[in-house]
Amino acid sequence: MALRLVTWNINSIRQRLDLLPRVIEELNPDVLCLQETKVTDDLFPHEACEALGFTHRAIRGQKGYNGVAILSRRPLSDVHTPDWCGREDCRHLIAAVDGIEIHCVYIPAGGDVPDPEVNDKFAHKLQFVDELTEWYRTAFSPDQKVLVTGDFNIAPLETDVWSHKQLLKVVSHTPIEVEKLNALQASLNWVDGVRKFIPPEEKLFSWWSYRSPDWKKNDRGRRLDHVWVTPALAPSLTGAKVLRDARDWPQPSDHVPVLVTLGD
DNA sequence: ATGGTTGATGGTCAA
Repeated sequence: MALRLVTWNINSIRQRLDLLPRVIEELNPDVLCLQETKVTDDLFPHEACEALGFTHRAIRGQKGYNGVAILSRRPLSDVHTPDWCGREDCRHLIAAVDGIEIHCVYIPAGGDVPDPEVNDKFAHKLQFVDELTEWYRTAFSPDQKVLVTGDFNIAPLETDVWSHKQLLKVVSHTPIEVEKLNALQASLNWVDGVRKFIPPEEKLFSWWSYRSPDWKKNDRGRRLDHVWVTPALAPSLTGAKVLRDARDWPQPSDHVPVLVTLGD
């Protein structure tokens, strides 16, 4: 049975509840992985999600910042929540669906200054990716059916940003971040489920800053949201779509939903 | 070199 999986940095689930039905109408996900839910577990809008058909939910939130959730039409099992960098900051949530282990991850944004010596947030980001890399390398095998998705806050390809040259010193596209993301991808030979269908030569973005008065005018976006699968799952990938239109919806998130389909 | 916007917060901060 086919699986439709969507990842979306929702930037506050409570501010975005009215947009959830539109995502569902456009993409019809069986599994919805959310980042930046920005809500504690006791305040999570379970009823609204239930009413939309997501009867199975794994959540992990905190006050004010971060927070991840996996909403599903099919049963979830083996829910767990790894921590990285010695923090419990609600950035990683795992649940299994249809024999696939799904990892919903929110990698730290990293602040403004791309120097770990002077910017603790950038140091945290790099360490987070390093720890994740080592964990995947040692605790998993490419033979396992695993999918990792979320807001990675790194745009690895030149075509994943509006200007490669102008973003080389901008956090999200610096060489050290791209190098570390590539190492993470190599940890299990992860296959980029989106670039399998939308060629790497083609510019593709999933985020546009709120700070631009008109996001479409210059189209200064970045592809920060990703869906990767292990080689064991790669043959079952059947399609991908970035819902660019969602950036134009009323009171949008700065990220748009990204869909990957598996199976027929 | 700086500002621009949004969300949660509530003596701002993260993105």
